[in-house]
Amino acid sequence: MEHEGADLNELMMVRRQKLDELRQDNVEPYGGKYQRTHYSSQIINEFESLEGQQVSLAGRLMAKRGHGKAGFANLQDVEGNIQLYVRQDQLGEGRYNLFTKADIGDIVGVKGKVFRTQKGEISINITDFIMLAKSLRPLPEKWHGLKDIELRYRQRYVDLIVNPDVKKVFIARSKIIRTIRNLLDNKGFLEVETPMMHPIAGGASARPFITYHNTLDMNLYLRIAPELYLKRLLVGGMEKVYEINRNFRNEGISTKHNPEFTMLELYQAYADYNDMMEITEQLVSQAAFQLLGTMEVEYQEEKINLAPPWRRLPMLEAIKEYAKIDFTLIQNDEDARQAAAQAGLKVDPKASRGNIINEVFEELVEPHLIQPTFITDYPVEISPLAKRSLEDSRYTYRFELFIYAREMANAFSELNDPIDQKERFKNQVEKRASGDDEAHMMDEDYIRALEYGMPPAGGLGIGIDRLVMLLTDSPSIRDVLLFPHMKPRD
RNA sequence: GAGCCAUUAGCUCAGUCGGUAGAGCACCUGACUUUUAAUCAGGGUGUCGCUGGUUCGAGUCCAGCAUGGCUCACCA
Repeated sequence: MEHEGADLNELMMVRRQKLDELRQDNVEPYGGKYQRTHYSSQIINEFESLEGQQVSLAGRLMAKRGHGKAGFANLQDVEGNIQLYVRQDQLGEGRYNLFTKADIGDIVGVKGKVFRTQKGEISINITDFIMLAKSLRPLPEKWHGLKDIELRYRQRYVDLIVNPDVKKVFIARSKIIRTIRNLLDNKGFLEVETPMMHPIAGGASARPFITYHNTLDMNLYLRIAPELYLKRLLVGGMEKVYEINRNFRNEGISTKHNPEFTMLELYQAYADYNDMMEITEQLVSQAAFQLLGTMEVEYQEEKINLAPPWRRLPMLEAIKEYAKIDFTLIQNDEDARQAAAQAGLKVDPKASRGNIINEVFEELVEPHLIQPTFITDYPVEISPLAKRSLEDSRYTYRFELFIYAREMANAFSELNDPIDQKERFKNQVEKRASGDDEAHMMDEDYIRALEYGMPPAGGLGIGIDRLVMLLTDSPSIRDVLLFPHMKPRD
């Protein structure tokens, strides 16, 4: 068989030669179904009862130590790693030869007896050895592994082979999401799926990705949030719904932002934002407890106590506490701008009091919110889908949860007044017209749905990736995404 | 989008003052029947990210570009 040599280094050429030799010897290097009886961890955990028994395993060869007419190797399967002991006088010359020619990285099937070596290591004394997939590329070094961060993300398959801790993060991710699903299912929530391609990008303030449908001859937006669809389901009589799925936002990439990320959104009819705080506390603290067996977690050297209840702090009180500005004494836009400027912030001369309050909060308060804190009562200007406070119509029944100074959840009592909602959309459309491409678009059908009557409801969104970061002590969102977005190379 | 830093063998990394490109692992040949970063003897892998410039001479100095990391901006 011919192999293109131009872009192959010596190591890859050697492996292709071995591949040819296998075929010449009538050994198929890419096998089929393999019947295994045990996993590596099972043999180690149940050694007492398995000692002396015949077992069959499959996995990747990760190390080889030859000793002439015998040798050792390590086999890695999904559960872990186990040592193989191989002897020519047991395997026969042919199969022993197959073993000595096998490379680190090859996927093999083995049969043999469970035993313990003189040095005490539980091992398999091999009586049969077959090739299941010849590996044509050398793996990274056994001692240092794959460290190059770029390569780890671009070639996650290699990262997963050689860095066992990586897999643990994704097992944790799965467990966290499973805990959330179980909790919500047990509370009677229905998991639903709503469109990922939207004719109108709604439900959040964000720049969308635009795509094109050929036969409909129209632009579509990848969704920035499922919110408006889920609330249409409340109108339709689904009283408790949730969706865990991807959102897409055409914005910057950072250690906390990936263009596609996973959100939990849930809506509960006849509830309000106080109920959402309780659910948030349950979901996050239980996710931690089920994963780690404790609600006290350590994130980047910071001890964080997730045991409920968490502090609830109205935004104005938070600003008074951390920024020493009392916005209850500041009633107009001009005074608000002055106060912010005095505090050293750059101020948009057109910013309203509500925008300024949010600005001051983000700049001067957020960095202090390390322990879980619900910040409540957001200004209506920045909350176009939230119900107005009955006590003061300039604010809304909304909260955001902060942990480690990061926004982890956003929730509110849902605005179900179609006339107010239409006004809010109109204000957003004006902002759009004056250049704010993150302002919401008008969604007439959503207004129509509200006009039929939407029950009062609480709604909640939790950023799953950020929750997984917190609970796995991962510094970057890329560490909790199997395939984080990367620019193509060349 | 901006600033700083990085890019050398398959992997992990050295490379001094600008003067013939280095190590360990992996790999190849040989020895070795309980090793485990196996050991011992021998072998040497390369578009020094890319493109230009300065220079007798550039991995090294300069400029631009690419990719990545961190910080900031935007955001969740």
